[in-house]
Amino acid sequence: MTRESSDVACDNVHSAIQDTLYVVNGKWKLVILSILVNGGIRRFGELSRESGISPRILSKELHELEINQLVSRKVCDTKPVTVEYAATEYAGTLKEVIDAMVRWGQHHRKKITGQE
Amino acid sequence: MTRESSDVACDNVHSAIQDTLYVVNGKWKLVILSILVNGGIRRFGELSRESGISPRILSKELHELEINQLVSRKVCDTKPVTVEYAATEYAGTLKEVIDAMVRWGQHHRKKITGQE
DNA sequence: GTAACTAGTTACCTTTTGGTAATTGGTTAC
DNA sequence: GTAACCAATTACCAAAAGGTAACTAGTTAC
Repeated sequence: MTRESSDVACDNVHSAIQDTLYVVNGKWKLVILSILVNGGIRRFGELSRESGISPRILSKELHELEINQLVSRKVCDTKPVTVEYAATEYAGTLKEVIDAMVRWGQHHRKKITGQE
Repeated sequence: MTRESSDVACDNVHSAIQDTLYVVNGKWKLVILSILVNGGIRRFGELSRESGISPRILSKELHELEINQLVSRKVCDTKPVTVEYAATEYAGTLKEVIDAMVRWGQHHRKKITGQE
């Protein structure tokens, strides 16, 4: 591989990672997505309790995920009104990333707790 | 799957993702790791130029990666002194995560630029 | 001495992130 | 009317993240 093509390839790799980080940035987005991608539909309150995210943050994160077409929001005609959040089909393409991070986290925890 | 085992599994998944995020948090760590894991050894200045990270931030990030045993630092007896950074063997276990994020970023960019 | 190269460090600042607590607004049950 | 449930939203605050510019310190070449 020539030096030039290597540089270009590297640049693609860097910006690709940064593009991904831009969409799933922060402490909570991948946690929310893992719940919805692997666990299916959740209501707002369920998500908040299950993840431990406060309503303010959860609302903001869900909105951002919705903008990026990773989460769908459905208002249900119940009394009182409930809202269902679900991973979109497109969010399914993130499953590889989510699963890789889950596996590595489990692996890392074993390493750390085994050592200390 | 029972409700209880599902909850436990979910909790493991959430904390596994958070464990991973704790180690590779921020805007730059995965970018640095992708350079070192896929591209081999780099000196401080090379890394800074190649990634576009300012010395202050790069120094901080490398230090944190070193603490988590993902990066090794080797001072070379050259004039002037140079320092070589390399991904550790342990960092290789993150390759799955890095590659998944690179692939998704490329996929996502195609989707976005294709649509708009 | 001066410039240039290496690898950082320091001071300073702005922006972003994330958190708590209280509140809104609509509906139902008592 | 009052309490309770749902889904947020608002105001306020603290900490972290990240950036720029200038500077340190050691060595070499001129």
